[in-house]
Amino acid sequence: MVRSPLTPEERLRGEQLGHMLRQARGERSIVEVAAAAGMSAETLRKIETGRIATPAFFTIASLADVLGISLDRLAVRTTPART
Amino acid sequence: MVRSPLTPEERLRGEQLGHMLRQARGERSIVEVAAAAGMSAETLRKIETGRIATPAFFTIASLADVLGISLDRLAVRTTPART
DNA sequence: AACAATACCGGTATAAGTATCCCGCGGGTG
DNA sequence: CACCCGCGGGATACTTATACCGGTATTGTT
Repeated sequence: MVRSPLTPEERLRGEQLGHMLRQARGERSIVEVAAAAGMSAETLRKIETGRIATPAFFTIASLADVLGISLDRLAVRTTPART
Repeated sequence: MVRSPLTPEERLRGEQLGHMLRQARGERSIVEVAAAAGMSAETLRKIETGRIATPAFFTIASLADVLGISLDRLAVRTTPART
């Protein structure tokens, strides 16, 4: 197997991440934030709704920067097993 | 075109990110760190050498956690334009 | 010296996934 | 009506993440 499909847990992590980003966006429109982060509104919406489960690091970094939130804060709640 | 190829700048960001991760790894072997982060050694090596320019957020988050470094610190130097 | 083990490197191949655009639907507002 | 926003699905080029291969260098053992 060259790449196993995303597990339901990973999908869930994506949803949680999206939810946090959506909260951080607050009142601002998707269009505005997406433009500020240098991405299309379509993509941002899909990330927020969790349909993109494992977005690229720089994509999230740019978003976090625009939204003024910490990447560490986003990651804390998304750390998977850590057994 | 539905998705433009990665620009040289983006490739460069990937290399810088990889370099920082490699420094953070220090003495530990790739195999050990990769296992701790829940990824294959092949992938970690490619990230460190910059051959994976835009790795997934959770991949980097897990790595940063294992290496004990801040995601924000990684992102600071990698924020692109911010015009 | 010869051999084995460990660690890193670079290329190739491949399934799964991202990031983008396009289209239509519904709701609110001037 | 026209316009803008958000939502969701489909299509698609480009990329990730993985495994396998051989090659190089170092270290330790017999």
